Amino acid sequence: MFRVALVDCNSFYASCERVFNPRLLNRPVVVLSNNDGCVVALTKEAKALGIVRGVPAFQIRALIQRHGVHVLSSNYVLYGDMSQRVLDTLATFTPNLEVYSIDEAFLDLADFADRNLADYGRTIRATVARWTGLPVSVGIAETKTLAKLANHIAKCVKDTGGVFDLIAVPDREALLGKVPVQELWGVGPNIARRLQAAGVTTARALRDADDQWVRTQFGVTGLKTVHELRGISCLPLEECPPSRQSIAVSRSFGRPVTAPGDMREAVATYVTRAAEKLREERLAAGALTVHLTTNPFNDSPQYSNSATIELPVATDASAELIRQALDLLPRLWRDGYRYKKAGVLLTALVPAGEVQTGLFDGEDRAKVRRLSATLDRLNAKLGADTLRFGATGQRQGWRTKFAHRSPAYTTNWHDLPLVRAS
DNA sequence: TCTGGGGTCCTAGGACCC
DNA sequence: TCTGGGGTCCTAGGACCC
Repeated sequence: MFRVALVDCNSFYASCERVFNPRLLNRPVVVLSNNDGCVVALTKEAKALGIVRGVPAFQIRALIQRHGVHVLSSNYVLYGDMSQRVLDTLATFTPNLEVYSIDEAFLDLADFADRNLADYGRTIRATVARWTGLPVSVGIAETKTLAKLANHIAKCVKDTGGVFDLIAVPDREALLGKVPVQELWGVGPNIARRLQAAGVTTARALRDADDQWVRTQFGVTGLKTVHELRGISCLPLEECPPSRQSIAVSRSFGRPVTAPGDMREAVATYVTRAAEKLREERLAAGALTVHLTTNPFNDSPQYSNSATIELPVATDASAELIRQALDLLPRLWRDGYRYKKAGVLLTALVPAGEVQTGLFDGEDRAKVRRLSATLDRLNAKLGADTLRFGATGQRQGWRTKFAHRSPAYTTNWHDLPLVRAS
């Protein structure tokens, strides 16, 4: 019998900040997206003020002032490191787990079915809190969709203590009848609207919906959700993530870009980062797409475009990818626009060791490989971007802004928090 | 003034083939 | 008057997730 726990960190980014800055405890805290644009994480104290995830920062400026809300820029290095600590902790509880996102994982508890699973969940929660300082919620059920739902209840209902075992609930009918359909995993705003219009407003109503109707209205994805609600597992635990299909790097600019030179710097910078990701995962890219766009929220003239090049031989070399990307740019660039964002997308990914070589390939691949290895080694040792390509520019006035970024508490010796005895 | 980024899966429709 | 049927592949767009 399938038994699965979803362990999910509460307000993950904000909680990471709290671990190293106790002044944030019991206070409203928001963490902003790149460029300090939108709220992407917030504590329950911030939610109580009416702030919601996704709202632009400038729209809540007065609220922030009035209530002394603590505002932080995203610190992905910190969150990535804390995420790994949580996963290392969870791995001590079961060998079979699926890392679902930066702040959550599904744990296979099939082999623990003879235990009290809620007790086990409480042990997991207490251990993560002690070893990492982070609060988590645990939801337990027969399928992933139901575990998500159980987790939602663990988070929202106070007397659960952060752990909820749906299997042990005596009256599941009543419970599912109280869960709004839009809270379910796999039901987004669009599907929720259509379900409500059809009179399906609760998890229970969706579970009991007609299969044929669901299939024609919401496809196989919708039908899987319905079956999962009935306790029939359709979404297996993915312990070995399938190899990925694409690598993307895109950023909004700190200020509008109007000069081609700035755009070239930005695109070269994003390609560099994408190429680093490629090499970290020992992949090579067979195609590269560049896109750029103006600001859709402005009423200024709008323009966006993208172009793709298929590479003759798949590569992971920064220099070659930068050259290819910059060659695409003149096709995309139009004078007279205020560009807001650009990005690169690497696709047709293959393992770096299985690249199909080209008969007429002019590159000295062995030499390029040595260059990449040296580059990566130096930057790993001396800090990111210590050595970089001239095409990425010197002043980088377009760079994304992070005005409120916390220190790299766990990944930089100079930022190590100090505890003083007073 | 100021509105994120990175993914996946599914489906419909067109191109193309025999 | 009257113009097949079935299959694959690719792509764009929509939906979802965090």
